[in-house]
Amino acid sequence: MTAPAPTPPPTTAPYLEELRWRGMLYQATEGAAALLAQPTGIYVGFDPTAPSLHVGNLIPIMGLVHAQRAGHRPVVLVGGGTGMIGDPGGRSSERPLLSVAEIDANVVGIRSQLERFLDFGGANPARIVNNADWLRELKLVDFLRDVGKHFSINVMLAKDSVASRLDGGITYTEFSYMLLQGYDFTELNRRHGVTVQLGGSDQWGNILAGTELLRRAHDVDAAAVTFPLLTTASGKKFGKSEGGAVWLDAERTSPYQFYQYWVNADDADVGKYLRLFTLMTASEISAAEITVADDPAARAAQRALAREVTTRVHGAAALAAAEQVTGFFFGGVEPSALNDDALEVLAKEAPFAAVSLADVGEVATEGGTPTGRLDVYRMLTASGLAASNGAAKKLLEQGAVSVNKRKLAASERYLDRASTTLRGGHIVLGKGKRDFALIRLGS
RNA sequence: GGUGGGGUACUCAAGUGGCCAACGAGAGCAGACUGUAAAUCUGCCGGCGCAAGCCUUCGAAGGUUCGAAUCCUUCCCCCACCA
Repeated sequence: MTAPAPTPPPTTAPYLEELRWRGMLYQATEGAAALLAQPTGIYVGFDPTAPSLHVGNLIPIMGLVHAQRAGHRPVVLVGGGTGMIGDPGGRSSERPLLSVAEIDANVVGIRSQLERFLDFGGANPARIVNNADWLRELKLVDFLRDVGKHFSINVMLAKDSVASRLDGGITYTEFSYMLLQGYDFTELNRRHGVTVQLGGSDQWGNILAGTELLRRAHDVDAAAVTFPLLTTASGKKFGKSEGGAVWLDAERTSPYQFYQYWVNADDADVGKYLRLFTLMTASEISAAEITVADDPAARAAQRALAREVTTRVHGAAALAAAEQVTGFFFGGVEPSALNDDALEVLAKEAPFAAVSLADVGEVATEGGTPTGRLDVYRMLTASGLAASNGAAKKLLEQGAVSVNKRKLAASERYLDRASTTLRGGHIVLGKGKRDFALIRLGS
């Protein structure tokens, strides 16, 4: 669903120009350019519902990165006070308000990730603030008088975010969300001199609620700038891999998996991604796009993308490891040639399972002694490549399973242990063309 | 509170006593082709099992029946209009 982008207003601010050529500018209020002509405070809100950000958060993050590079002061707002505004239609229960401790822990995690992108020191330092600091203090009557008084129900009902929900129903809580977000904006303005809010294009209405409130209640000029919603060329959800989100936290998504996510970007998307997620210049990106057209099989642009983003998020050492693992899985390296160091890296980066022989060995014995054979099904489930024996069976039948990079025939459910294990009891298990796991066999 | 309409697997959505583990679509997984891409074609897509088959599932709990997602009762939740 590619919504037609409203033509962004002409700008004089370098920051907006940067966003524009990178394809990050969807729309901006008329006064945005004037406000951004001077250094100012710019904020983006994140939900601290998890202790880690994911790649879907990268666009707003990069929006702040560019802001800081342009001399503005980035402010990250975590919605500790608004965290519960979810879908009350869920069958089991309403989403509970996160506890203070959980939010604080999540904020710590998010902050450490943002430090890879933003400078929290220097002349125009980034800040991270929690709206719980003021929302928790808020008195309802005061809120209605000071904030609610400035909002017209008629206007609120006309906002897309509300109008689209009127059919399916919307609770008062969710309806009120834009007031809280507007109030956040006024607090950030008061506390940190923020005059511009960034957000996804779906946030336009909510952001305007804030600029309106600032103008009416405080006679302050403020602006909204939104990013386009990101879709992939093939219509898949951006930022999803193997059913799950791609996280910035190495514990949740290993640097290798993170790297792989970018390497697998569609040809049709890679130029867009380079503009959005790297600091490469326009001419560098143009050059990379030419390589896609000339020699797509080399995936040079995808590799450059993966290298840039992985380095920023995980650092140079992690990138080197990710590339090493990639080289093994997708290059011509013979599994038997692996040395201990390489196995160590594999164990760390690839999905790894340390299992006991009893976990994957064949249960049946012949004449009282174990047969010493390995059960492929159980290796697949133990390593997490298959969710169940049934799934493992189907994979094997479809010819999707490989061991030490050798594709197994459907009949090869049981393997000889001695000839299968590499040094140190390792086995490289593969599912499909690009999904691998390393097993280390205990006794 | 009243009246009417609903709650089906990851999502949307058929099904209204046996042919239902439940049509179809999307998503997902795999195979072929390629380039770790897209598109296309093919297979899979609740769990266990080599298999025959067994087990669990259609908001929840009971009940009717040889047999229930389908009928009855109670309860919970959602929507529309009315109050």
